[in-house]
Amino acid sequence: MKVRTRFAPSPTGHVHIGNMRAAIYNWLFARHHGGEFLLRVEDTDRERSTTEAIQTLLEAMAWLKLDVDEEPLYQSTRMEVHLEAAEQLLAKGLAYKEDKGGTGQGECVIFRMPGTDVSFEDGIKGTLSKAADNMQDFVIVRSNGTPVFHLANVLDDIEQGVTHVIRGDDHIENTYRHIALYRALGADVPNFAHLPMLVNAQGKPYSKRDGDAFVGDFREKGFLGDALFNYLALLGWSPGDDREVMTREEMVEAFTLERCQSSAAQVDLKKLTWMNGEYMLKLPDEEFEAIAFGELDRAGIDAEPEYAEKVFTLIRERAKTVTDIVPLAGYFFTDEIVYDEKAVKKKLKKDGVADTLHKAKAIFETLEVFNEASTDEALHDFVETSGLGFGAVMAPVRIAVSGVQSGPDLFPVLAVLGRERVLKRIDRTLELFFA
RNA sequence: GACCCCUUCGUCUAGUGGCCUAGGACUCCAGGUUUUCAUCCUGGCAACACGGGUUCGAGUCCCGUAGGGGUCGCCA
Repeated sequence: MKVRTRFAPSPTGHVHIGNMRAAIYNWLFARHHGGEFLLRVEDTDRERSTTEAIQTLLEAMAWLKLDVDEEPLYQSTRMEVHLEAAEQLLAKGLAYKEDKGGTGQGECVIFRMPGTDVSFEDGIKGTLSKAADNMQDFVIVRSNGTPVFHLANVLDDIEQGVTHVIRGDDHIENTYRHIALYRALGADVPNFAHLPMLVNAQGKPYSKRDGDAFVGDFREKGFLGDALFNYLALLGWSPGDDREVMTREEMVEAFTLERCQSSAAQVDLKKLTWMNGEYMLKLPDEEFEAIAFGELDRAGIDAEPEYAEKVFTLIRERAKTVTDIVPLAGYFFTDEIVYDEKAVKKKLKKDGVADTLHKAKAIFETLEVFNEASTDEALHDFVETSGLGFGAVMAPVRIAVSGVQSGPDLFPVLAVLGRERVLKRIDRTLELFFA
């Protein structure tokens, strides 16, 4: 039988990375087995389900390249089927009506647990079981006539032909009930696998206060979808060897439930950042450029394409995240550079620096051609004849043209900026700090 | 509280009874390379929760204890 897995989120606001990891594992599992990956939108909670939320969900999935094999099933379209099934359970005596707790809310439909122990083979945790005495009947249709999650979820999984239910282990208790429901409904019980939870940097479950746990936030922070996918895939699973940065194909090939961890995993932003840096480095030039232009645009920087591309090649290996780009490249695009206070204090406001800058300017002015090689040679000559150290020459020049004391190699920076900008910036520096 | 689940370096993990004086990665530290920073290279710190068994031999199997988490809704 062909493997079919699904991601069944309720579109109530943002998509949490814990949920998204479950989606990734479902996707990986389906692809590994040459099966199908489906989406079901559990949008029965009308209050909280909005079209914007559904849109956000779809965007997040597209960003992570989680392609689905069939049109999404919207649970809200299935209410009649759910209710019909409840009627049948009622007719067979497998469910009953009652004003639960005598609250006066009216009668709801309650599913009768079979009174036998339930156990199943969990794909990750092994044999799981629960004694009949510890399980109680539960509501499947509210007194207002709407179906409850348990009923709808099981019926829709049957409808979509889901063979493997891979979800968070906060669903374990539900699974015992769901299995009883499948049986009562006369349906095959699918395979279940329960993933451990993801916890925050404090080792605690993510709460509403952890504003950084939504998929969209990671995108905002400059992480690449492929990097987040890879990182999340490795949070709770490993290929069994030392590979960490892996292609989709490698992950699909290596993914098995047996290799999934059964204990909670903690999200480590530092490692995600490292991994993202690896992905940034592997980006084809055109892709990096497209991203970088987008960033400049967002920052309101109007960049001349040819010039900008040269800048990007200089800074790209230093950018660990997308959001690093503008801070790294910003000074190339304005002569009104912002000077780093510490750099100025430490390296610029020193005896002899004004003289050094004047001389450097004179050298740059007289250079026949102004490029990487010529500035390199000229400045090295200057260092030798002046008796100054490299640092005493390079640092002031760098700060004069960029405002900061670190960055790519100085000579390529000078070459890309070009003589005109370099001279103008040295003048401005002289005026601002040594006038 | 009841029931269920979980427990290897700070973090993610390898480990399926001998190959483990426990391996890799991130972080951190030191040194090297470098005009600076980043990269890169080399090295280092750092863990089997605890207690009992079983066994010639236990991180690996069993039991218990402790700690953490989940569930106990007419939410999903």
